[in-house]
Amino acid sequence: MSKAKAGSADIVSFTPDMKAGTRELPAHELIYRQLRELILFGEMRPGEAVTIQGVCDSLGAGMTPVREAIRRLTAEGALEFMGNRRVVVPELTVDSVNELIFARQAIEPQLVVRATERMTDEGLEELSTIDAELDAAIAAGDLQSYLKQNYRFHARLYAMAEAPILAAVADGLWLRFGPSLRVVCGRVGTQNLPDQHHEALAAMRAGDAGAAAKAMREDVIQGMEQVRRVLSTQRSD
Amino acid sequence: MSKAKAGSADIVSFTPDMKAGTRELPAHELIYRQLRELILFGEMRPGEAVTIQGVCDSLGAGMTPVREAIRRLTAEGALEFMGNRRVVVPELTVDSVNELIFARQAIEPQLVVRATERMTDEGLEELSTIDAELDAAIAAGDLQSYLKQNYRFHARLYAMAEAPILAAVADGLWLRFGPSLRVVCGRVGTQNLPDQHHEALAAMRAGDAGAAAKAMREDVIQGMEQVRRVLSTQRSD
DNA sequence: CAGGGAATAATTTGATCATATTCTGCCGGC
DNA sequence: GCCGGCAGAATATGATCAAATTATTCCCTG
Repeated sequence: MSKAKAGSADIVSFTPDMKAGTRELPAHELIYRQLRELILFGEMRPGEAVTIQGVCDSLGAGMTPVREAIRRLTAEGALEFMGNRRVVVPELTVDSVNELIFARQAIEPQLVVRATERMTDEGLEELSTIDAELDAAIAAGDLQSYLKQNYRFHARLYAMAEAPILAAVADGLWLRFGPSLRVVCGRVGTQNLPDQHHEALAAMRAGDAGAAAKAMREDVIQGMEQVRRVLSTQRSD
Repeated sequence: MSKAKAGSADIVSFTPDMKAGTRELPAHELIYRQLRELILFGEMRPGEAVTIQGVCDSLGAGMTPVREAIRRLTAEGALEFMGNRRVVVPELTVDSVNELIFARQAIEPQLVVRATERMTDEGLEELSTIDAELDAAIAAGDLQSYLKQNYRFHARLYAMAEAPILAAVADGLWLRFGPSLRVVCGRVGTQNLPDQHHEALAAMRAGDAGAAAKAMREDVIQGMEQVRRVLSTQRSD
């Protein structure tokens, strides 16, 4: 059975001590998360082509895990499968934004209602912490941090709703507009961003699920409207 | 910037017959579709374990395409990744059904509204044809055909809405309850299944988007309520 | 004689497979 | 009853083949 496959058989002996602790997550999972973050926080521009071998090089990974990660991201809508075998970061159109507005305002308030019903003191504290960091990012004009904290705020809220399917849907929607958020925010400036998080937090603290849902709905709509506004003034070059 | 060197469908002066006609899809795409159908129409039971090598054997494919297909389906929620590297067809819980009810009744009426606004005569005819086959399947008690035609009806409708994101979300939801539909229908019998498709078709024919949406909403709710009823009486596990 | 278009050649990239390696769960021996 | 080997399955790599895009060159036309 053993082949006379000459060559690369000896590089394998490079095993420091990975056996002990670092072996927690499979490689494709790590690649997936890294790529997801890159996409979500706008480090890959909309329209940019994503090649398998390019990712292999830049992340220093094998081909199979990268393939799986890309496949997974395309299934989630974070990447788009353009015709032949070209994969790109999707560019938002006005139509897409309209769909996203509808879907988000339909789903997310419900998640907030459920999260409010299940809210704990620790949860409130965690959300407040994130929101404080978000405010700090806005004050500092730190776009990168703003995007991350804003996402974290919503993601934590989804998780607290204990509705895995709805949370997955909402999360998937986020992946679709994440890449363009950076472009939009860069154009609008962090100062003018909507932030209904304080209202939502106050309502959740008071246990008023309806008010929390309303605040979140407005946060969503305002944010997405801003995206739509930028997109519709930005003629395709 | 120019979006297309794409297209130009027919520069086939050389390679006359092979290239133009049979568009050979990549293997992983084929595997994905086959697996998706198997899951969607209940040919894999909820709770059943899906092993890579098992799929390799049963579909006679290599390992890499199967891996990608499975990864994609897990990303869509059609398969579930259970802790260890075990992948199973998810079993619906009452909580999941409640989430699905909410999500579907939030999304699908909007798709129907959009489809109605864009409806053409050919579209109406196509939907009527599918619905007739659906009725025939119900009359014949052909569960397999019922499931397929029912899905086709909805899927075609989604496509006509020209809302790719909403359609993708709705399609993803369908994948989550598809496997359990067969179990439920097997228990309830095809006769008692809800069918608001006639009302929806009539409303679409009349161009009454609101009425069409209402009919679809009732179809969705009735169907999912039936699933919930069966699940909540089925305590045996 | 020069410029443009098309066909071909070459490089780049994607798809698939065979194979090695690791991990998990199980079974038998002590 | 516990520990260690064994088998099966999944992860991951590299090689290899096919397809496509790009670039170059040649020929035709103005």
